[in-house]
Amino acid sequence: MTANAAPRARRSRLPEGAALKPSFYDRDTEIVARELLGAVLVCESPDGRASGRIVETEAYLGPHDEACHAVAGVTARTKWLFGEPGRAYVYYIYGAHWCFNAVTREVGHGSAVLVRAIEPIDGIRLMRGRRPRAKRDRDLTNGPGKLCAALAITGAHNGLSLTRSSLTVHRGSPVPDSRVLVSPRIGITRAADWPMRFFVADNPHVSRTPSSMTARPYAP
DNA sequence: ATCCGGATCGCCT
DNA sequence: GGCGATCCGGATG
Repeated sequence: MTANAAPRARRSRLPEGAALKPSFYDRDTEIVARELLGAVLVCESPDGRASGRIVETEAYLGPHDEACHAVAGVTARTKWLFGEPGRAYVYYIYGAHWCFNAVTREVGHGSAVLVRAIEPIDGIRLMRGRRPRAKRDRDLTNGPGKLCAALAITGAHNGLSLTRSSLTVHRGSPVPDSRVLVSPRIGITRAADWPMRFFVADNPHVSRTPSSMTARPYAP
């Protein structure tokens, strides 16, 4: 055995590139939602690292958007939604699930991007342990509550900097406009027809493909 | 593949 | 007191 035979268990692959800076998020929320497609969401926990490529997002524009939590104003729940761009807004819903958002625009605006689906990259074994009911790999992260469970994102991450914390977003490989589709948002009752959902065409990890009538190509 | 109901609880009215 | 930016399992076509 040689002197430095101790195996390095960690393959340090960094396919995700640099973490996105706050200035990335301090822009129109629809633009941020669209450009987050292809970015990589990473969550480090004591158990290890779990990450995935973002393939589906929704824009929530602020108090003038009736579907956005910002309609309630600044409350205990929405405190971080009205905070600095580039931080996490994590909320609890239906007494069961966490949902992860990236805050956009300037402080006090109350807008964010909901990440609805990712394509697993690292930590699939961890994800399986955290979501034992998932039958296929794609069921691990094809929904906003599912991906939070798979990455172990909880209210403990609320307000964390996505540039420098245990929960980060990195510039991945950009998705060309020709691969992006737009549709109404899912699961809401107000402003239900606004085309604010962005997803990668034909990607099997998207939460669900709406009836083809409701999705259109992305036209900047 | 699609539809439907139940679970479950923190937050706001 | 009522309502979700959801998930899951079971029934149905």
